[in-house]
Amino acid sequence: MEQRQKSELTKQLILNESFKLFYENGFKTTSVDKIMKATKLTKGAFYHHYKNKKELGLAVISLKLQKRIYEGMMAPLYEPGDALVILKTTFIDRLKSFSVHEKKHGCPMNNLINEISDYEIAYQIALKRIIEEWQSALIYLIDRGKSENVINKSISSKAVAVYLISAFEGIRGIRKLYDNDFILEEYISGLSLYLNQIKS
Amino acid sequence: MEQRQKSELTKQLILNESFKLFYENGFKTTSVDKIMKATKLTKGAFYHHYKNKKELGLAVISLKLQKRIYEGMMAPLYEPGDALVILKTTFIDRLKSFSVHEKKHGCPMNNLINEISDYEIAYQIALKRIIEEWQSALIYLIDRGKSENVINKSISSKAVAVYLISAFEGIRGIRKLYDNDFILEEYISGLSLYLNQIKS
DNA sequence: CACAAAACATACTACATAGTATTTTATTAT
DNA sequence: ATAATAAAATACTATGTAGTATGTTTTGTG
Repeated sequence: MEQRQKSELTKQLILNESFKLFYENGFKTTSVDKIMKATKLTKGAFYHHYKNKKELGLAVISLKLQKRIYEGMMAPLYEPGDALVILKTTFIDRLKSFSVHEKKHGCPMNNLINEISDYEIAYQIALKRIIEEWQSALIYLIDRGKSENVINKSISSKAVAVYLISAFEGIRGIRKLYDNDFILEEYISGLSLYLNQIKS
Repeated sequence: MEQRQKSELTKQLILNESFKLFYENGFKTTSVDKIMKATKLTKGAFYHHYKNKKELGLAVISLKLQKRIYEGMMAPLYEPGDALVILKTTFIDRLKSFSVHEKKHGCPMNNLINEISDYEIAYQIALKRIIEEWQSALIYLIDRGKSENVINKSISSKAVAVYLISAFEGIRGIRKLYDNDFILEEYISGLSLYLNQIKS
């Protein structure tokens, strides 16, 4: 195989296995050894492609995590249609689309925020970037809703965006404590109530 | 010193230092060695009082964590007064009362939920107990608000309780990414909006 | 006071960990 | 083809880890 292509492939393989293991078992307790066992390559390959575990962590955040949140939570916000309906369906549909595995392990971003964000500024910055991009996407949609007279102009778009994100990340954590979806139903009901009341 | 008293004191000392270290550095990366270095005792003392690290973890959750959440977030809900005002002040005042240290490290319960709840059922159960107690306290207050015609009778008390808890835990995590309180201000604004709309 | 038991200390084992040094194998350029 | 370089493997170091085994000291009891 061509060298550049091969190199890129290995980096991606490491990235994918890392993301999976970080998600399932946490960042700190996932060792480089475990990751490389999953890739069926060796430590030599790892340290050839990544400077250290921290660099890998940052790559996972800015490449894998960012993409995941973008596709699931941001892209739908830029679609055409009634802003309020989009808001509602994005949050609710996303939640309903999660597999058992994803419900059990929560939000990979929220897990990292709570596990490692307060012990390395670099992780903080990388994770913050995703949160702010998400916030912006929400604000864009809410503002559009206002200008189209679907959403109450007197509410603060940013406040609503922050509150929506907080509740979503919060419930993703809390759901980890259960092995059924009852708590998600309550969340959805609470969310609907909230959204009904920012109508114009 | 009397033996029983001495034993209880050491257990408490270990519990306090553990809580502090788990909170600051996470559960998995806090070793028994580090804890015992903090207590200025030795490993022998630890394994005399606790069977293993898991038992300690469970003790920290059901003793230290439960107490913290109860005092900060539940006890105020049982005070007399306008239910809606109590709801608002409890969430907002608590948030405003946090030290820089507590803002930096987030909610100790939420940290544990996201770090370890999906890798040991015992932790899951212990943490769930606290969440459900908190939920009950909120439902009690919201129901009281309804019966006193302060809160809209048509809303679901449980849904509101779940949504409030989710958003609170969520923002405690997100705040860890920042070194200022702007995001908290947005959260408070979003929360106020929410509470204004469950009025009767 | 003796001796039993609890509280704690010391010394250890076996294994996991991040990262390095060195070697082997595959790819590319001349 | 061969020399150079990239990709990956192997072998290693130094340190951290949970837990155990066995001591020593302190406290309680007949």
